[in-house]
This record gives sequence, C-alpha cells and structure tokens, in this order.
Amino acid sequence: MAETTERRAAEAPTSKSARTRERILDAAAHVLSRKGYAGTRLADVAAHAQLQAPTIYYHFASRDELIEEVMWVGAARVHAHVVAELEALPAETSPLDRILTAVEAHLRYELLISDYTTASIRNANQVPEGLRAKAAAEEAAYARLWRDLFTAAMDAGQLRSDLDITVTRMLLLGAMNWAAEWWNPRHRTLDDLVRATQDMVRYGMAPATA
Amino acid sequence: MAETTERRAAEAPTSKSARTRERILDAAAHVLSRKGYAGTRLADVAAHAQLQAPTIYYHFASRDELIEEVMWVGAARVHAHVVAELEALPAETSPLDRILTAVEAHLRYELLISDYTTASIRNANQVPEGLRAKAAAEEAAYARLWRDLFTAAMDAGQLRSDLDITVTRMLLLGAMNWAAEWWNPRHRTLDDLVRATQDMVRYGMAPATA
DNA sequence: CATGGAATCTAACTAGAATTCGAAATCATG
DNA sequence: CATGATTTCGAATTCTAGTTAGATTCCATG
Repeated sequence: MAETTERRAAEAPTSKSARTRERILDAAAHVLSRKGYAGTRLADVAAHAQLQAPTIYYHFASRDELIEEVMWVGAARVHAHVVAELEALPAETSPLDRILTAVEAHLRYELLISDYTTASIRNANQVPEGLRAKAAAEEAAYARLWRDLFTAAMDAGQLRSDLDITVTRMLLLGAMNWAAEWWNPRHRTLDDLVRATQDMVRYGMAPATA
Repeated sequence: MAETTERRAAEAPTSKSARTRERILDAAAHVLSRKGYAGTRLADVAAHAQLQAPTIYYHFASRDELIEEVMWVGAARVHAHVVAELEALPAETSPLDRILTAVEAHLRYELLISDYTTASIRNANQVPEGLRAKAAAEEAAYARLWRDLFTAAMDAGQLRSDLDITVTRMLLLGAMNWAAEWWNPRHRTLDDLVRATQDMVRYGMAPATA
C-alpha cells in the first residue's frame, strides 16, 4: 500500500489544470461505476468534482472521451498493480503462491483503492463498441497475465491435472469481480474475503478426505 | 387496459393482449440485459417486440413499471427453477449433491433459458431504489435458499469445518453470475462450464495431495 | 355485414441532458 | 498593480426519448 501511495505521489499532477482534470476523472469513475454508461450524467460528474458541467469540456473533448479514458485507466491500473505485487515476490516463489498473491492484489485494488476498476468492470458490456478499443486491449493483456500464471502452475504440477484452466480462471475472476457488488466492509473485513478466496482456490469447499 | 393485477405471468398466454404483453416483457429483458437501466430505450424495446413505442403504454403504465416487472420476474424465475430441480431430487440426496444440483440449475437457467435473469443480475445495482423493492424481496428469498443449502452441508460435515460459508456462498454465486459476461457456447459447452464449476466447489484447484 | 370494444398507430408535446458560446473570474508574471 | 493567458461559468441551443392524445385498424360477436 505504501508502494501505491509512492507511485501516486510520483504521478501527482503538478499544474492546476492537471489536478482539475484528475478530479473530473475520479468523479466520472465514481458515477460510472454506480449509474452505468447511459446513466452517467455530466451534471452528476461535475457536482462530484465541485464544478459546473460545461467546465468538463475544457479538459475533455466530449462525454464519450471522458468515459473512454475512465474505462481504459481502470483496466490499466489493476493490471499495473497486480504486476507490481508479483514483481515484488522473491524469485523462487512457487506458481501457486503467485496466483494467490495475484488474487490478493486484484481484490485489494478493486475493492479498496479504485472506483476506476469497478467502473470498467461493470460497464464492459454496456459501453458502445467504439469506446472499448483501448480498454479491451488492456483487458486482453491482463487476461494473458492470468493465463500465464495458471499455465505455469499447471506445468509445475501445482494444479489438478484435469483442471480446465481456461474456465476456472474465468470463474475465479468472476468471483472476485462480483465481490464489488456485495462486499461490505461492515460485515466482513477485506482480509477475511481475501483468505476465503484463496482457500477456495486451494481447497475448494469439501474436506480433503471427501 | 389489460388487468395488471394478474399474477400468473409465466404460464401460457391465452388472449392476444396477454401474448403481446409477454412479447414486450421479453423484449425489455433482452434490451435491459444488454444496455442497462438508463440505456434501455422504449423505442428499442418496441422494435424487438415488433410494434411502436406508444403501444407499450397500453400494456404498462410507464417505462419504470415495465423495467420493475422484468427485474422481479428475472429473480423469481431462477429461484423457481432451482427450487423445482431440487424438489425433483430423491429425498436421500446428500446436502453437497444438492448444492451441485443447484449450481447446475442456476447456470443452465441463467445462460440458456433466460434474458430476464441476466437483466436482473446486471442491473441490480443500477436501477433506482424505488424499482428494486419487489426484486430485492425475491433475491432475499433466493439468498436464503442458498444459505440453507450451505448450512445443511456444513451440518452434515460435507464442507471444510473452517469454511466461511457466507463469503464462499457469495463467491460461488459471483462466479456463476459473471459467467453471463464471458461464456460463449462456441468456445465451451455449457456442460463443460457446469462441470468445471462443480469441480471447483468440490476440489478447488490444487491436487488433493498438496 | 354491422358494430363496438380492443389494440395499435401517427403526430405532437415536453423534459432532460449534451454541447456551444461568449462573458466573467482567476491566476501568474512583469 | 496591470495585463494577458488560463480556467470557469451562466445562458442559450439542439437533440433525444418518455409520454399523451386522438385517430385508425383489428377482431369477435349478434
């Protein structure tokens, strides 16, 4: 987490214009993640960013361009975060442990840090094709990362040999993405959620003897 | 205006009015599942139902009432389908096998049979509060069904004793719900998806020996 | 075949929201 | 403090889409 703060500090916008632009993007991510593509009103975004709607046009060419950037940034930031966490691991870390680390990184970023991620996740299928190009490319790269993690674990014999790693990978990502719809920090700590997800990966639900 | 208080919606439509009403509902479910709440245009719904937009008002009082019914029907129908499949099981079926049956029933209904289910799933968090009451009540009842399935399996010793059944249940439902976002019958059969999901429940990903 | 209710249509109204434009306010700098 | 550039705003424009009203077509029945 200190790492994230550091990275954010490094990317901290300097000029006033850049800071306002970032505030608008943040507000758009917030609204987009809750109201969906068609339901995102520039007036709402402006209110969250504490300015008037027309001001947005000084920083973005159009509503669609603003949304396109939110979607793209959302996908790019989880990806970068997970990559960073994986690279921080000791070189000898086993493939299965790398998957468990990726699980934790994905959940933490999605649920704690970023409205962008939930915005891009929830609207992946609602946004018009034209706006999806950059985001889709990022998502494809992120999917490759996960595919490689699973392939490595399978090659190392750390996964059931009859496991359908393509389907299972999507099921796992789905379980994590959906957590944004129901997880409530008042009912369960994020630590508990992370642990339950990792246990699910390792052990399933049934006792080992079954 | 046709009687709006009518309850038996899923049965075979008799009158011409009832059939048209059903066609509009089907079209609304289709559009809603793809465009989201705010993106659902009555003109699109009308086009899918092969009629003009104002005709919808002969069968529904407003756009919101139409959408409310789609959301409610969506939740109610999966629930009813899963219940029916469970009741068809022999009385001596083990709690774990009942969970696996529910998994299969949920996936098949969601992915094969019903646009309503995906519509209600995808829009649960986007629809305004006022429209969510009936759907939310249905979803709560459905959640209780799953909770009872898990509790029974835990009591029977068919789940790991340290399993967090609340979180795990939501992870499982999330994995299944998310499948609507990515599952493509051209890449994987539904049978394969069902099997992979059930295996995930039973065995997790790692080999039993690990 | 006539008739009246049921069902659907076309045309018009209206509200909301993206966008544009020119004025006003703010800010950096000499 | 003055001035020009940067940034923000209020007002006006335009387009979209829900809704209403009234006319028209469909259809069962005597």
